[in-house]
Amino acid sequence: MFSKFLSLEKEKQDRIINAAIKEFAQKGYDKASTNEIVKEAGISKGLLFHYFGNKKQMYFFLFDYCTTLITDEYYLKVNFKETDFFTRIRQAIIVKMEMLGTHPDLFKFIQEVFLEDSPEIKVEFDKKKQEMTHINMEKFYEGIDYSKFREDVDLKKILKIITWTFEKLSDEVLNQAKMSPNHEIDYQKILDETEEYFQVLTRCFYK
Amino acid sequence: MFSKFLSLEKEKQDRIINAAIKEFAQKGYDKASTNEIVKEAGISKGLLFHYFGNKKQMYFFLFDYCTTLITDEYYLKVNFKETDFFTRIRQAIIVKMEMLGTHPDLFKFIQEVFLEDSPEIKVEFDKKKQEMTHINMEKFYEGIDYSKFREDVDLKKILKIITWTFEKLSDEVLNQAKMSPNHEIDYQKILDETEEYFQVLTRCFYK
DNA sequence: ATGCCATTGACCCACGTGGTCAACAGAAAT
DNA sequence: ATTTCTGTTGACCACGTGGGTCAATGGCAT
Repeated sequence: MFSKFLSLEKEKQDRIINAAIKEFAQKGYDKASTNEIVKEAGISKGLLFHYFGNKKQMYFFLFDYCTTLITDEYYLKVNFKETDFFTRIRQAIIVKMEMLGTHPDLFKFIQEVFLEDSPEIKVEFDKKKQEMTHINMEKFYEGIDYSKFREDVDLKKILKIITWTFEKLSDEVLNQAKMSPNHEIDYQKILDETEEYFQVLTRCFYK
Repeated sequence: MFSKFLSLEKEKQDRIINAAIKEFAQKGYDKASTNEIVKEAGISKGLLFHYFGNKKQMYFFLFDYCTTLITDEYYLKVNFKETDFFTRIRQAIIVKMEMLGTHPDLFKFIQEVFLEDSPEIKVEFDKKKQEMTHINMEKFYEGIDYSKFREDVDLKKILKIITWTFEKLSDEVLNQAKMSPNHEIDYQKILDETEEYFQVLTRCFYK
């Protein structure tokens, strides 16, 4: 399907992929412009359609590319023998932050995919998205030792509260970064804050 | 400024306002179409511009309209003598849910305003948004009795965790509703779940 | 010199946009 | 009965942009 594109030199592939991801991440499917993508990638319009056929197929390709990239990296760096829930979360946050540094637009892109509701692509993606979250959830919780948690409250709710807390925390930091003039993310600050919330949550939710 | 519009019969005002809110809520500022708004409102294009001058002014008007509506209702229904943090939150959730029933598109609209980053309106709204959140935060925390919380962990973090939990909870329920075929929101379920999380959080965070 | 394939970018057509304005309806005033 | 005035209409405009095409080019291998 994308053999023509895949047999390109890697540097050019990356240029195109990055340009496309950036554009889709910033504007969403409908408003993303192929003209902008080719301009940013430094190739001609015809070439882009020569490789991907049309806009929709390009979008599909990018989604696959990003998800495999992320999951591969995640599986590589996370130690699944670790049974402590908090340590598991800490690892996930670290991986996420590293990738936020190396592939800044990548997360914004998949986040955008999950918010996307353009009729063009909604139907075909809804299944994909659900499967993906399901698989990730299963993997994430695999082998966790739940015996450390206090038993006088519903465990599932505790797990949700913890997950939500760290999601919101990273949202908040990301938002602060977006507001700041240089758009720089203070990774050390995130790490520090994460540790502080760790302490609160372990003290309150562990036995 | 909008005197012409304001002296209309209320029913017509509402038709126009609702149509406009719906359109902006669904598509965001840029993609929202004045053509769609007039079609939905059952008026002519010229009339809309006769009332509001242009698209941007209409957007401003709607934002003011919505925020005053929400805050008025909130101040009316919330008892500020109540000093318990959880009860305060419960009241806020209830008000929000009631309004979600009576003005379904309203929240989506302001949420959209806060996400909006169209250059056309970004600059002028950033101040407004910040002020608004600041004021609301202050009002919300006014007079709360913090002595009930455990003292071995950082209070501010606890408050954030609690707030985040309920935000994420309502996000989740809203998302489930969007996925379901009839798009109906199960208010009783939200209330029930809210109460369950209440129990967990009070048990873990109160003395 | 020939064939081949990657690559170009001017071009196409369709669409939708915010905004305008001459025309109109009909009630009130003359 | 005629004029005035106000609220209202919707065809119309100028414009930008979009995805997608294709004849033409360039350069490499034969």
